[in-house]
Parts: sequence; C-alpha cells; structure tokens
Amino acid sequence: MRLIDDIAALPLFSGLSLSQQEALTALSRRQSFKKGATVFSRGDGSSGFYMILAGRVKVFQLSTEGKEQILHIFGPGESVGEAAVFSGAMFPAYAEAYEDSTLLFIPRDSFIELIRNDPTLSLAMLAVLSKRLRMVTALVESLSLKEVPARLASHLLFLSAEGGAAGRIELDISKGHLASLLGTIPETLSRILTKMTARGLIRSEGSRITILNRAGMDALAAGERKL
Amino acid sequence: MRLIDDIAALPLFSGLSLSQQEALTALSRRQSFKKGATVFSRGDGSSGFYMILAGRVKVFQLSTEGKEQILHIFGPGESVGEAAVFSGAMFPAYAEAYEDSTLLFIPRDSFIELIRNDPTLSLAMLAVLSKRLRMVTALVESLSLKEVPARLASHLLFLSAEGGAAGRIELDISKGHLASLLGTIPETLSRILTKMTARGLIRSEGSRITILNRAGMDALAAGERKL
DNA sequence: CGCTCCGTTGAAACGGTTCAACCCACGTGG
DNA sequence: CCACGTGGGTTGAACCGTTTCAACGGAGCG
Repeated sequence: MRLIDDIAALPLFSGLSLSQQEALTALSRRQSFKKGATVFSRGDGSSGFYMILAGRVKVFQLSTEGKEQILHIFGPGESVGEAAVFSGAMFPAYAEAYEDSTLLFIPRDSFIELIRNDPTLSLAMLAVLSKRLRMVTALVESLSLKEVPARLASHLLFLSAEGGAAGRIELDISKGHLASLLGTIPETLSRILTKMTARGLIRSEGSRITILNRAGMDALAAGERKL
Repeated sequence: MRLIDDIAALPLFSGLSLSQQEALTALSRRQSFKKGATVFSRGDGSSGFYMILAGRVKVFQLSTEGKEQILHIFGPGESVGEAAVFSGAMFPAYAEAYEDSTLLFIPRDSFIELIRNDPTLSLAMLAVLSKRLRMVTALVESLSLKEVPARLASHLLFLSAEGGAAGRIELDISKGHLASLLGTIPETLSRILTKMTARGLIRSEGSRITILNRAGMDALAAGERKL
C-alpha cells in the first residue's frame, strides 16, 4: 500500500487537503517494530510522534522495582507520544510494540508547521489530547478511589459495552497485562475473578468472560457492594 | 481594573492581537467565587472554561464514600476546565474555589472560533493540555508505583526546588489537603512526617518544613530506601 | 468560655502484595 | 514421539503498608 493512502486513512489526517497529505507523506516515514520492541523510553528526547498503521502499542510506566503500570494499549489509527511534541521534549512514559506493528513517524517541526496552517487539524489534535487527559484522569480516579474489584468490574462492563453482544467478552490481552492495566498483579486479579465466578457474577473460561449478572457488576463498579 | 487589562495579562492570551483581546473581552465575563463555592461539578455540561484572575481553584474527584482525590490546585493565570471544551461535553472532575477567587469565564464557541483564526493560540492551548497530561500521568505513576513516603518526599523536594532557598518550604495548603493531593489521608501523612523528623530528614514546625538531609530525601523519593 | 477545626497518636482491621509451589498448554529438540 | 523447558495462570500462607476508628490536644473565634 502506498504511504499516502495510509495517511489518508487515518482519522486525524483525513480532513487534510490532498496537498497537505502529500507534504506529510514526504516528511514522515513508516517504521516496523517486532513484538516487544521499544518504540521510545521514558526520558528520551522527543523529535516527533507516531501514528499506528497496524498492530498495537503498549504505553506504560515502570517502578524502580520493575513493576509496570500500563497507561493504555493503543491500536490502529491512534497516535502515540503526541503530548511530548507540544510541551517539554521528553517522553514521560515507555512505549513498546505489543505485537508486530507498523508505525508512522511524524517529525515534530513539520507537524507543528502543518498545524499552524490548518485550524481543523489543530482542533482535531486538541480533541485527541483532551480525550487522553480524560482517560488518564479516569485512571487516577480508579487507582485512588476504588479498590481492585470495582476497577475490574468497571473495566469488564466497559469491554462488554463496546465489545459486542450480551455480556460476552473476549480479552485481547493476557490476564497479566490486564492486571497491570488495573494497577494490580496477576495473583490478585486471579483471586478476584474466581470470587466473582463464585458469586455468580461472571463466567470465566480462559480469555472468554461472560457477564451473568449485570446489575451485580454495576453495583460492584459503583462501589455500592463488596465482593 | 478593566477587563481587557486582565485578559492582556494572562500568558495564554498575551500573544493575541489587540482586536482579538477586545473580542474576547466582549464575550467573556468575570465571576467571583467565595471560598468553598463550586465552580463546576463532575458530569456538568460544559459551555466553556475558566481562567483564574485571582485566587486559587481546587480540582478534585470524589469516591462514593466521600473520599476526595485532589488532582491539582490551580493559581492565577492558569486555566480550569479547558479539556471539556475540545472533547465530550462533561466535566470529568469537580472544581471549587480554594479561597475567594475571581475567574474569567470563556464561552466554548467563541473560543473555538478564536483558535480557528489564531495558530499561535492553538499551539499555546496544545501546550497547556500537554502539560496537564504530563502532570496527571505523573500522578498515576505516583499512586500506582510508589508508596506514600516516596510520594511525600518527591512532593517536598518539588516544593523546595521551586519554592526558594535552602530546603525551606512553606506549605500553602493544609496538611489535610496535602494528604488528599498525595492520595492518602491526614493520619498517614502525619505519621510519615513524624517518622521523617525522627530520621533527621526534615524539620517540621506547623506549615513550615525544612529539608535537613537532601540526599536521604532523594533516596526516599526514588524508592531506593525505606522509612 | 465553649465551640469547631485541624492535626496527632494508638490499636485493631483490612486489602493487597509477596513468596512459593504447582498446574497446564505449548513448542522444541533429542 | 516423548522429554523437557517455558510462560501464563492459579492457589495458599505469611506479611506489610495503609486505613479505620476512637480519643485527645491545641489554636482560633464568637
């Protein structure tokens, strides 16, 4: 596939004029990452950001003892590392390929130039950052104000809401990573899943989870009931 | 003081042309809030955002049991609630006056119009959002990856770095609120402060805290040593 | 003076982590 | 084709940091 077609297919850039898309094509470049490969590390100087053309990218933080907190796993069409373009010059987190991925690298300077000339693009970028901010804010709320069962219940309800029919969920990440996303460890996640199963709230078979009692899960997520 | 002078004095708007500042003056309005008054609540529809002219504003989240997590306390020249302008229509947190304050309310539509015509303003706004994102990301890291002593040490070092000379810190918020900012409760904060004092790391007299052993505090903040 | 607000201290309880063992599915190489 | 190692997941028991609950002290104020 030609690069310009990839670019035109990205929601963030689809509003650009053809000539702008061509300019972007000339400046940006495709890059492939094998599963597990580092895209950037915390503290790295930023000279641009990435758009995901295919694959997924895990963005996370690391404690001194090596525990990792996943901030988000991004998929095709989403941007990674864009905040560092507009303030500071360092990435505040780590990013690595969650599976074999191809990304589009967009150099900072040319992108800023593009934004300067296109209000639509700048508004789109503002929307992206606002959404990110909202997401991370929700994570703070989750970590600080809810205990793990409530966080897990919220997350499962979220997955079920977007994920298809009748409380049927197919986890697309390992349970270990789900634990890290929820700010806990695999052991705790496992215990809570078995407890939820024992209470008849869910059925859990490997990476397939089914919500059996939505009202009960809602109550858990809201913190109105304990496990 | 005339409204337009207030506006011209705000960093975010100082780059605007005189005519733009005049347009903004015509559209925005000053609002006073008594200490403790609600600026907006979580879930409120957003029709614009606020700039702080004087005073301070506390932005926070609330758990179902009433525990509060402070996201940040903003001061003069800073914006509040700006993320909701560009995505979604709901405020994702609560905001209330931390002391008697006067704010400038800027309606969403006219601000977007302004941004559309001024690339400099849009880049400034992107920088603001990026900085916010960075801040909240750091909070996540703190909450999820460090225990309270490390968080407190980091915070004190931060205050000392920007706050003046020789490890002398003057807390400008109550210890109870500091606890909430750190994601903990007053009792825990108090215990840790006495422990730090006992270890000779700090001296604590009311709201005045002095760092006596910077290296030790660095080690604590980095998680290399325990209390 | 008595009230309230804030901070401090102690003892007990709790949620979550740590450490260790174990199971299973899977892929690899002898 | 089977033995082996590996990674993901589960389970149990001990441990630990933090919270909860309760009580108390001091400062500020009507």
